[in-house]
Amino acid sequence: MNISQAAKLSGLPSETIRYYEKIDLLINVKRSANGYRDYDAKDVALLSFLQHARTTGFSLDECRHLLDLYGDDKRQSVHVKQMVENKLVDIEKQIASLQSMKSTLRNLADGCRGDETPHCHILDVLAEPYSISSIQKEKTQ
Amino acid sequence: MNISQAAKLSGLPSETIRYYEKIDLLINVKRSANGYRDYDAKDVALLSFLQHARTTGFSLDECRHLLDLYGDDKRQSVHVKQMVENKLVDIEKQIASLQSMKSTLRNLADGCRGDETPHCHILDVLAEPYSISSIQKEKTQ
DNA sequence: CTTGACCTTGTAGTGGGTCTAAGGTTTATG
DNA sequence: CATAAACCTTAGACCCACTACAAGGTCAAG
Repeated sequence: MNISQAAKLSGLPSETIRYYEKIDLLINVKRSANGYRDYDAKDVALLSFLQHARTTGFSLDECRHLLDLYGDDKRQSVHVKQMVENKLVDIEKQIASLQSMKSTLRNLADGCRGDETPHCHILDVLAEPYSISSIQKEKTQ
Repeated sequence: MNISQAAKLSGLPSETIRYYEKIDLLINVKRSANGYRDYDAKDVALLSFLQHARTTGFSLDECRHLLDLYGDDKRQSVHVKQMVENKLVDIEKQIASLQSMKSTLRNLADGCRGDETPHCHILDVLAEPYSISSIQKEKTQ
């Protein structure tokens, strides 16, 4: 099957599939007589694997590692599970960081009347120095 | 004050401050006789502004827009507030996306025994095709 | 007078693609 | 059989938001 069919089946754009081959995430891709890339069901499984791993938050380097495990029949499932658990911790940190941004933004919005006048508490707060300790150092300017 | 002092006060690395100048996010930066950049309290306010806006999730283009509003004494605070409200929606979408990843990862991890054997449900699930509809198309290969 | 801590510039690299240009191939239609 | 549309190929530029590095200039302390 051609690349666009593999793209449909895997959920990855053709450009991304070519890119993955270029960075050696996919190797030994067959070619038809006309020079077109030729994919089979196993290739689609690998592509789907990458698509799923990427959309669940794994970096391309982590995907490389996961693919190694996928292709290794002597792997230990504990190693795969550990990667997933580590990624969970990572994702939870990202969520916490976004929730912190969210509450900051909520406070900013609530402190602004949002009318046609120029006075805006949001801008005042954003322009405040970095921290108390830095305000103290600022005096020595 | 030199760049490293401005960096300390604003919370931005010196390299980032130079970069912001290069992309015209900061303009009219003064220079001392020796050619060093020379910052005053107003500059530090702008830098702090950028630091805060960035850590609350605004892109550099959005920061540019916010700085325009900051420097416009005829602005309407409703425009600033609207940017913050839009960013809140954006952040909430990002949180939802991460929470979806998190639950997928949790399900994957829970479905894997995590022992020394090679059998691993995580890898099986990751290698599944993209969707039911694509599985049906796959038959036409 | 040298050492080390600053500062300057320009350039290249990062991750993970996305897009474009310039061409070759295949398929459908008239 | 011609031709147009829809594929495919490659190399290379571009995106964001930095970050690192090289090669050099400046400055304060000992």
